[in-house]
Amino acid sequence: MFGFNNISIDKKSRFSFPAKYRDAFINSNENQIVITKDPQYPSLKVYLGSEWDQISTKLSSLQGLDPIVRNLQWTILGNASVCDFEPSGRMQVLISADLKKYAQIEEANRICLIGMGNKFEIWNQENWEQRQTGGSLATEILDIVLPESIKDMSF
Amino acid sequence: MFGFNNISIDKKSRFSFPAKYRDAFINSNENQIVITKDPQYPSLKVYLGSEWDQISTKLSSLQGLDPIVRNLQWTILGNASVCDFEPSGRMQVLISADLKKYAQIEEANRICLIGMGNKFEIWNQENWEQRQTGGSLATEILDIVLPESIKDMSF
DNA sequence: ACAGAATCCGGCTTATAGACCAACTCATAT
DNA sequence: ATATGAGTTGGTCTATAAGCCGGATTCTGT
Repeated sequence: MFGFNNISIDKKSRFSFPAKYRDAFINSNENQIVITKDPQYPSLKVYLGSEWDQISTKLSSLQGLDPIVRNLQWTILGNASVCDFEPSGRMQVLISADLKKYAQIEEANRICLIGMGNKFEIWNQENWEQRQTGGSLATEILDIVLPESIKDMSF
Repeated sequence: MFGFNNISIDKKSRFSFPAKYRDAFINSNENQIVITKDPQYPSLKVYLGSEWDQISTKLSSLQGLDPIVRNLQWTILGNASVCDFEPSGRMQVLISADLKKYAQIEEANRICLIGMGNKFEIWNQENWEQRQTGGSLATEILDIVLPESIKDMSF
């Protein structure tokens, strides 16, 4: 579940997971994934079902009167899309128009899928390269001061 | 698992581990290695499977909203490539175009593989020599201020 | 100089990504 | 109620890339 992949999305905004991750999905009995917005950068996060259960449970239980927490709830929970996933099959995922817009991949026919161990990120190639070479993005959100309640969470 | 090796990479960007390390791999039941970017210098890191499990688990559990942590996650986890050894016992490793570029070995047909005990490093020969003689590299990243959460980690 | 081992090289095989197409569903309008 | 068309889903095919393997070449130690 690691590493960089440049993959295509078809006209219907579908992409398929690289086959090299298949065994990991099967071994961990994952049959759904969740795709949602990244709160920090114009990119998307893809969680395994089990990972998502933990994150969403924890995040939704937090005190929403804190504006930072509420923003995270909106962004992460409010845009999540659950997708049934058959690891023995083609492992295809649909990206909604709204998520494509957020990640600035409306016009693109290729995306970058980055394996981060327990999750994946989806980036527009230019944004990704700029970020990796130390450049900053117009839309990034810097210096979030995290409330104590989420210091131990990893999104 | 120590020492300096100057070895060749072929047209398909593969290299094979010096045979002198083979017994050590077999004895420790390692059947895969992971190759990824070094966060500090234009070079690559090669971890044994078991070592990688520890590092990646710890690193992916950290709070990704911290920009330094997220950069390390991107660099180390997001560029990792897992590689199984050949059934015949030969230990061949493919270096992706992206990793070659990062380590500045795009045009090279030889690399330096440095055994560091529990991991290896891969360098472009000129960079390695310059670094060993105290010279500085144009692209190195100095003085990372590490957050408390990763002070005890060794990459 | 020779023998054995390690390394390098390139062809062959297999698996996969990506594109194309067919079928089905659903919505709308007549 | 039926026909039309758009949107969605799933299947199949093919070029490409990854994995596997054997032989040629180079290296090392005696």
